[in-house]
Amino acid sequence: MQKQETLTKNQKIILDLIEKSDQPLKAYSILFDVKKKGINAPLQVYRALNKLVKIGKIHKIESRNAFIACKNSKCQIANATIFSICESCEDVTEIHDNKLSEHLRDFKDNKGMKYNKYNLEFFGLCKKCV
Amino acid sequence: MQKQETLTKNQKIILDLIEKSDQPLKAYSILFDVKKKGINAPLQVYRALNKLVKIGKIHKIESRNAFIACKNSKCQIANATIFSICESCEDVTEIHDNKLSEHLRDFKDNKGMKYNKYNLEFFGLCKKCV
DNA sequence: TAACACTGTGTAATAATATAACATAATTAA
DNA sequence: TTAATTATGTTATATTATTACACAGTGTTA
Ligand SMILES: [Zn+2]
Ligand SMILES: [Zn+2]
Ligand SMILES: [Zn+2]
Ligand SMILES: [Zn+2]
Repeated sequence: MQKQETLTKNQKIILDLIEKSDQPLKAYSILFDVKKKGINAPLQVYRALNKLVKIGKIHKIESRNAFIACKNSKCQIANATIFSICESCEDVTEIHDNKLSEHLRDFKDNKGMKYNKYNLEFFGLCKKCV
Repeated sequence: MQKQETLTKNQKIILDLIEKSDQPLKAYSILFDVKKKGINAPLQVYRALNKLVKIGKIHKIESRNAFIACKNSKCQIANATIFSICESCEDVTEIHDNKLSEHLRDFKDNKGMKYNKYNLEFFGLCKKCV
């Protein structure tokens, strides 16, 4: 819980912005938005993003190269993320489904690999776009 | 089954290369390797990659921006991919696990979204790297 | 056969995403 | 209070991917 309190200025600015959006934001769109707050370079954005991902405050939507705030207290601990993505309107929602999460957490492959993280992205059409 | 026969020259060259590798290849490394075969520009590579992804001959490892040949006849039909990725040596393996696949295929969220595809990436340490 | 749609090609330019390298400052731990 | 760690600011550059345009092949269909 401590890491949450110790965010730096840049990290806070960028987390605030991402939390205000219910949809994923891209790094360079974040950069554009925070220029007025004194963040001038891509690297400043990426450094904050990487930190925020690391501590579980945001997630990267890998297939979209975009970042969304975490809405699910559990996945911060489990390093487990599940998203649904509408391929028409690009709406992204974080899913929490205990049964599915457990199934994934308990998954063992036949190679003896030790997992500490997973990311699942479902694609389809949302209700509006069907 | 027909689309498999009708690959074009560029598509064949690039699929051959990817199939010869048991690990994911990146687009610009592919470009480098196929220059001697007359493929000169990134776009030629990306066009072939996109087509090969579309017909299920290869998959994109989203978290790595890399492409690997499909080893699993079923996922071509199901648009369903599961990979394990070692975060130390970057070894990537396509997983086929019927129970897990069924569970994912049958998953219904509470928003009435209609899924036609999913991608799951497990991260951890392989046996060698533990 | 001609018109058309569709898919692919080749090339050049450029956009979008992300990191390296360096000097410095702030924070924490011993 | 030294040392280690983490973050900053800046410039430059690397990596990944697409736009735009002119044209060629293939298959339909009128
Ligand atoms: Zn989350
Ligand atoms: Zn939608
Ligand atoms: Zn496959
Ligand atoms: Zn490994």
